[in-house]
Amino acid sequence: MRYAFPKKEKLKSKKLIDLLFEEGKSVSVYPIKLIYLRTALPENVRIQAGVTVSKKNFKSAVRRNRIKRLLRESYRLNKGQVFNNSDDTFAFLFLYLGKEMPNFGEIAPKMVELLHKFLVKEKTH
RNA sequence: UUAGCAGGUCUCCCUAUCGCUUUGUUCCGAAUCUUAAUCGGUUCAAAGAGGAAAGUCCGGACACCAUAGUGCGGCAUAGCGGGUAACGCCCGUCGUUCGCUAAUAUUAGCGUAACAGGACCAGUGCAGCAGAAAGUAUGUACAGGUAAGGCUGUAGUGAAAUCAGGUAAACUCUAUGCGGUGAAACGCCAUGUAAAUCGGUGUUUGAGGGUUGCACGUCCGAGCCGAAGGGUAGGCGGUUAGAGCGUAAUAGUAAUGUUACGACUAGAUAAAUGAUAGGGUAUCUUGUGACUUUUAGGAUAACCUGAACAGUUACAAGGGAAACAGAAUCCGGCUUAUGGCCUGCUUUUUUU
RNA sequence: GGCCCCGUGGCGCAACUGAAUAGCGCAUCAGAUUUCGGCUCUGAGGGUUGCAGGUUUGAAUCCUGCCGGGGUCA
Repeated sequence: MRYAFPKKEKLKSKKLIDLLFEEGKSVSVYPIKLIYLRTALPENVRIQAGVTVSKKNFKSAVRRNRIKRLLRESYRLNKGQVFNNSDDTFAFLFLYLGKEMPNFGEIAPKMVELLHKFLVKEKTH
């Protein structure tokens, strides 16, 4: 399994994002929340993922960028979990709910836990 | 040693692994009669945030709007001279205020100092309290003076009391400048529905729009407005080499100009430039030793012992880039935020 | 990316054509009334007018620069 996270796997369609907020389900492991939806995607990939950080909690653009990079990085390194255990196509959106600056050591284990929780929830359905 | 001001300068480096974007390139596939081009994947290589990228406060470039016209309105600037593409920016200079110093009783010199610094003999307005009186003046006391009289001076209130009064960051006037809208400008391509329904209004007696704060003028002109409902919300160009940067010479008090040479691929778009691990440097903290300086005691040619603050240096241990901050069409300024280092000046404290 | 508006006691608002004690309602506190509480009545406290400069004799008000909040445009 490769750890690449190219442009095609990024969630960009405004339409899909609106749909996610309307119809998506969610799991969360504080401080990360995952909103997801089983749906068709415009590109020929299994999952499109996006990240978002509230401007209200972090006014500095530098900090918002930093958190988004950490979220992307941790997803990139751990997405193999999902690809190996599921064949459906999904749209993902990760939200950062915390109000404190995290570091990679805090984010990465939470991401692993979150993706595991997601898989368990989907299999029971 | 503390704090500040001004000027200059920098905004870590190396290795490994895993990634992102752009450009070039290798190979493979799709499509096509073939090639080129195109699309998808892939190999390798190169490049990839700032001094403020920020605030959006000024000024431009550039683009579009009818060849941007006229009148009214509106906005901005304000000694003089220069610089500049331009500016509300910068430089020089004069003046005013303030502070300091020196002599002197009003000047001179200096400054990390401040200045929106045209006009109140064009007109209009405004001035609480105090005060007799606040802009059409003139009361009291004292003194002077007249033929007579607030005719003159002083006192008193106040920021200001008849003075060509004060006030324009009051209206206003003068001079100068400004057409409007901003990359969500603008051009091209693609995708999709409903050329449907209901109501109102209009077709040369002109609805509506271009058009901007208003009016006029002018151009287009058969649709337009509302209700409920349906669809799309993608791509490409604009888009990165420039009124730019460095060095030297030269003109100028300076801002800045001129000439020569040289170097320079950031272009993202739910938004790239990152993550992890290890090491190093600048540098910081602590400890030990040596030297310098000062000082106490003893000896008295240079020496010995102890103490203190500061500095220099060597070694060891530990910490180690960490401040403000993320390009979004591009430039010139201003303002604000902020960590080092260097230079100059002012300042605080301590020791001698 | 552009444009516009607003900051006054704890909360909601006045005073914005400069004038000296910055006002009103609710809330808070104290007293009266009541067996107690509420209602009612009386009184009190609470403001560097977002911050920093400037103009002026005098600034919440005028001007400039910051800070914070909100809205709007495809």
